[in-house]
Amino acid sequence: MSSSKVTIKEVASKAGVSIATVSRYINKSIRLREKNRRKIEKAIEELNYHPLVYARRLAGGKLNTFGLIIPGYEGIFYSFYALKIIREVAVALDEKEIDMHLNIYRNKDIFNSSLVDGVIMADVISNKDQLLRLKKEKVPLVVINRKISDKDISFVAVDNYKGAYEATEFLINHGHKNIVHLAGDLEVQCAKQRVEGFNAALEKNGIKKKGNSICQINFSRAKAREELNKLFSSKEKPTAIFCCSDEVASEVLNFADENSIKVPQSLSVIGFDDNPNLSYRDLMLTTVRQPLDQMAREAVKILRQTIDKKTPPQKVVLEPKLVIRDTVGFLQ
Amino acid sequence: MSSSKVTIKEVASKAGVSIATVSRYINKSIRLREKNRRKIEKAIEELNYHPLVYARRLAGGKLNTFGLIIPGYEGIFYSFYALKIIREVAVALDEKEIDMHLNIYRNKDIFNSSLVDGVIMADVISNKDQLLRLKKEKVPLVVINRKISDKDISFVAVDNYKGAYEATEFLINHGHKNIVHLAGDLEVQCAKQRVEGFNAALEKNGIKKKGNSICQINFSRAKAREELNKLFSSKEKPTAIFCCSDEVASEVLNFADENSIKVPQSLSVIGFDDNPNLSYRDLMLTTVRQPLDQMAREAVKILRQTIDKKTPPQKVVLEPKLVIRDTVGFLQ
DNA sequence: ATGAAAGCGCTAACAG
DNA sequence: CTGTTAGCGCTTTCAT
Repeated sequence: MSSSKVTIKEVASKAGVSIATVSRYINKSIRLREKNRRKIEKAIEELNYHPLVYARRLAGGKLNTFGLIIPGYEGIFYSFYALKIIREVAVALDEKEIDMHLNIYRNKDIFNSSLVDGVIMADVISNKDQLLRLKKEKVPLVVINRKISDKDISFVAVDNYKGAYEATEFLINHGHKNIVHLAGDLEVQCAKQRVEGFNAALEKNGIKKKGNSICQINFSRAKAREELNKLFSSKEKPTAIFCCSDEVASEVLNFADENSIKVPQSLSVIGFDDNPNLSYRDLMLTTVRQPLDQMAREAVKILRQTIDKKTPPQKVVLEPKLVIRDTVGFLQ
Repeated sequence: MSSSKVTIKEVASKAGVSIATVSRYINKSIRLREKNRRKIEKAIEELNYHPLVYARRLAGGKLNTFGLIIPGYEGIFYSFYALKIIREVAVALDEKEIDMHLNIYRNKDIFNSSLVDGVIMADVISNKDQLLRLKKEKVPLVVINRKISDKDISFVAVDNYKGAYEATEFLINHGHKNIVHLAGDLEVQCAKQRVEGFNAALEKNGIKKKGNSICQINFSRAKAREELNKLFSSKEKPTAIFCCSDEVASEVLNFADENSIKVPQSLSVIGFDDNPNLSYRDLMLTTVRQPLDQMAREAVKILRQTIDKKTPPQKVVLEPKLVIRDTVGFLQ
């Protein structure tokens, strides 16, 4: 930090007013004589003054910084989903001119909440202990993409169940009966809910599940590949696959390509995420889009309210959207 | 922030010592009676005390937080390179248990340096004004991936010139003479240096450049596609393409695929980045890897030194590495 | 080895 | 509308 930091005192003295008046100016108080306002502006300009955020905070002001906590599992930075969350939160905060303190939570719960006004916590994998600690410390808190039963905690989540249900039903409506779901890690709430939505759609439409219709592959390309090899060397090959992510769906497309399985003529595929990095192939993926941008914006909004007006906890569930493109066809 | 925050005062009173003693304990002072140490530990434990970082900072301590400033151009969060930087800095900071304050610099230079002990600034596109401002404020500073002539400013960069030179020479050694470079935004230093390296390799090997051998496509897939269409509808089609990024190289591979141009038999391709997201295709991309992990670690190290011991500015240039895989062949 | 006390820079009553 | 003043929680002399 600079030793030559300009303080409010110097500004006040240069402008010929008290430090309180300068403080009021900084905090956009309306009650200021125009003449003083100009003098202060000039002094700030000339001295190149920037308030020390932490001093401000100590005196009861805000840091104007929100924490974003993301569980730091292996490969998080290659995960479209996690990056998308970071991105959308960054954008949403930027709109409100709030800074972001990014905490990649690994083994130790080191996060010191005193560096932020509040916390947005993404549930990529669950880290309940930290959540409870923050709650206990009364840190304003919003959980993203996970439904929390604790009635004191706000969350903004996406209806994964519904997304999966609709995707599966879409496949069923195309005549598919032999449908496989390549599922994510069931420890992760969203993955679990997608499995439930998948099951519900089958059941509702009177389709009997077979033993291997749900393959848990933990969002991993490699595991997906393994399962595909098994599935397509069996007698009853699936005619449709609903994937837990676009990443996995893209692996299915690769597999199909290599094995001369025509998509969508012989195999229908639906992904989850709507990952644009994967949609440049000649075949555009039919997928379920999560409104992560909206989710981030909503979370920021709720967190601001929580900090300012002490609003009661809010529970928001957003709708996913099935994006219909090229990879689903009628069963032939 | 919690109103019910436990303070050092309460800890002191509970432990039956003065706040100064507690402070000494927290700051790992050695001079402490074992008995007091235990009492303090117990009090901290029972009260679940966490020091307020900002109060500490105000009194002369550290925030234990580094800022990472990334220019927030459109699409930054879809850029492998930018994300990789964020990732590697996050990892490097995590190793030292330092928090990260992520600032995506957009239009306004809002970043308040008082929230951090020092700043790592990534030059994705250049934002010199901010750099100068931070320098003026005497904020400890390290620039990443950009060479800075200002002798007061530390940087850790990659030798882009050399990376490009070696890649180009590798193509030349495979008999190619009609080589095109799909170049990034020349405002960006690394892109410019790659062009220079490309030129130098051609010149050194006595290959005359043609009018269209450098196509500026600003790291964009779409523009790459445009140029490819032009290039391959002309008389003298290139036999090798050196790309400013793997992303662009992947577009070249797509283009080749769609136009039945065999890689590497009829067309050789080299990328830049070594982006694993793009290497799952059946064809593994030959590319130039930048040691971004090492760069981040080095930057963190230098920044810590700068903050602690006021080391003089350091200038570090790291070596890129040509990763030879499937997409370069001998000219037939 | 420990305590008392003086700030760090700022905000928020309070008084005018 | 503005100035005075009392802290915010912590670190760091300076005594003891």
